[in-house]
Amino acid sequence: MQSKPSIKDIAKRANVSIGTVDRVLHNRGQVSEATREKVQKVIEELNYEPNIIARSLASKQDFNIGILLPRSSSKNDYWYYPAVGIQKAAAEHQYVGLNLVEAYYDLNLVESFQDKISLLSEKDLDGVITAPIYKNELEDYINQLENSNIKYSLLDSDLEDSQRSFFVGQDPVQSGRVAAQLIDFTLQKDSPDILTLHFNPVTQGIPTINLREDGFSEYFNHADTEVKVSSHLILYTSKEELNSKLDQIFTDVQNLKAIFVPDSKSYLVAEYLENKTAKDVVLAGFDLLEENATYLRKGVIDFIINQQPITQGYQALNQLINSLIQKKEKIPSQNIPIDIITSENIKYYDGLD
Amino acid sequence: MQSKPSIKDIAKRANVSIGTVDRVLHNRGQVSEATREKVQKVIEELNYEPNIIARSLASKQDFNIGILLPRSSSKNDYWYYPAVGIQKAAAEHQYVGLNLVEAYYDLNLVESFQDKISLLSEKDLDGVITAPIYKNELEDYINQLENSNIKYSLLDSDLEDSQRSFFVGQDPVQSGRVAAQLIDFTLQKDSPDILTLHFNPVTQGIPTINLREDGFSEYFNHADTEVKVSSHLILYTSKEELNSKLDQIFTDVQNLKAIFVPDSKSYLVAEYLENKTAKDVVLAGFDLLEENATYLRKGVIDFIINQQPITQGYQALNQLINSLIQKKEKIPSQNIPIDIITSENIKYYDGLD
DNA sequence: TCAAGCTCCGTTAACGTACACGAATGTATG
DNA sequence: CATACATTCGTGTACGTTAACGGAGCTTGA
Repeated sequence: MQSKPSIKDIAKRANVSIGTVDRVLHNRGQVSEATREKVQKVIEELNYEPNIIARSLASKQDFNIGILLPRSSSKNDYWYYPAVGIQKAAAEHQYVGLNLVEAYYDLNLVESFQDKISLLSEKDLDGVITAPIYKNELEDYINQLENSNIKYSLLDSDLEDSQRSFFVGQDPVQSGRVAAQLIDFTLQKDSPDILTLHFNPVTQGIPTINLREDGFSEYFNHADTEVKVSSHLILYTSKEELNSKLDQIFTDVQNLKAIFVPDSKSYLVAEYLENKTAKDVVLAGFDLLEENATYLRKGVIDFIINQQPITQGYQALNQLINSLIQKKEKIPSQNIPIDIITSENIKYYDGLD
Repeated sequence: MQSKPSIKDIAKRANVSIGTVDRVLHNRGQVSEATREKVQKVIEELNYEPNIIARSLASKQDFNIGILLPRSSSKNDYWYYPAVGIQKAAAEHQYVGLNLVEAYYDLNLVESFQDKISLLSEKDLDGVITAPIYKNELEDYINQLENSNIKYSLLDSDLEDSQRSFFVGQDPVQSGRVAAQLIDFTLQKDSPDILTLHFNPVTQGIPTINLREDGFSEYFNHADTEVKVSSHLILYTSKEELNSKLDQIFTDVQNLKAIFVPDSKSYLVAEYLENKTAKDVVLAGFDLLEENATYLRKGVIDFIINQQPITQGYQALNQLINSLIQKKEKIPSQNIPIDIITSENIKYYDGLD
């Protein structure tokens, strides 16, 4: 019952000191090619793996990690949750000497985003966690990071051609298909109308929302059911404007059976529906924000697709630290499951994530 | 920027040696009441928390943990999965000196269960993970464990009056309600028939299955929809017998719209339905076993409720170790979310858990 | 030829905790 | 009063790793 070999074992086997073994392990030079090979061979023979416990005890290194995400103080805002997960992961790694440089910007102001970027640029960072929301503005910074060999991970949505070391997020097309399937389960064969309503200003150009809609349409194109799907972007500055726009849209459809909200604002539609007592319309949306959860419990919203935002934040920081610390689990990305939440199973998701 | 206080800091502040601090921390005696109080006060002042990294490095302790669960080598068996999670957790704790005493018994033989119990009784264990399947036979062993102050955690289903240190599992009543709700979404107002079919011999008396059925009925008792639910326990020794019993049941119902399988054997019904080409019946079951997954992808099974069996095993061992190691997260139980799986979202659950 | 500068490598002190050992007291017993 | 013994406490080593330090041996150039 021999336990795992330590660098001491390797040193003994290779007739060198532990210092030499350490230099070989970390490619720190100062070792002749001959002994390097000798030691390397023993390392492979004994199948040595470093004891990460001892490593983090001994290591004097500390890491500065920048967090470049939208600011949020409300549980009714999606970006509140990834931050929670990041804090959780940070707490678990308190012994590796972790230093978060938190740069939370205003989602509605590009200037705020740019300010935070220049703030982070000044710092000497080892890693960055961000999300590709302002794609163009982010691109320059990402190039900068790549030139300085600073690792960064992406949340929520991916950048195909980037060198990001890790991505956590949900497959948006597939999540749209799931929403479609759930609605499809409830439909009858009377050529129903379906509305797709979203509320995110196009200027932000978040591709996730569009991809969800793509998945949604794609599903019904190949489904048996014959449905009419019409899509509307609703921009408003007051409750009155919102209501009148919705009124307009609702009078235009004949046989409305379901509404799909591909962004996280389904509570807006729920609020409207609740007043109209149009309860027989199926409503499906995204994200377990506080108001969404309320309407889900009431039965106004029927389905919410959750993307485990807390877990996303948690994983992003976790993986970044692991790769910095060489504990590398080398998984390049993680697809978050497409959780289906109803009034009956919300109890064990809410908050728990 | 002061970092967390160590026992050295405490020793200095209290004018004692680190040895004394250590004795106070572990109630190891050999300390006069006066200095004990003095040290204790400093500990609380500085809000000292032990460095678990250093602890597990220094600790020579090793733990023997018994695993008393049904044996399984097939991915088509529920109990295959918790074992995977246990192995995963064990791998992560390789540095605390973990020694698993694995006692996997034959689910169909009480004798096998009893054999394994007597096997474990001989060992000097620090903890046990098991599941209350053979309740009566387990009771004696549990008493024995409690008398010897050996911690144990329960998987899958709880024992109310026990001293278990931890429970991981799903709320079975609520999961039955979720299945009912999903089926309800698909129903129309034509007073449909619903079948509940289960295949577990009563002799094993697993309460989980019955509680799921309770939840299922409860939902429809309070729902708007008027449905007729009839329940059948199907015992069979050959495929022919199974088919003829199902034939019998199916001819007896008028307006069959949905089938609920509260155990993990929904693939049996799916197989039957596939041959009968009775595709318009909604089928809902439990557990993402390999065959269930296959029929879910094909669209024969419509809904599977997953109970994250891998996570269950993982958490059970994790929490047990933490409580043994004094890292105690003192959460007495963990309710696993009631995951709803369809053909469209299975992709990111399967295997991943 | 010898100091200066390499390269290569061994030694050593941390990191924070656990625990054995033994020294310094105090107390009881003859 | 000497001895035995118990109580209380400090010291030292270990866990596996990191990384600074410095020594030995070699090469180089004046």
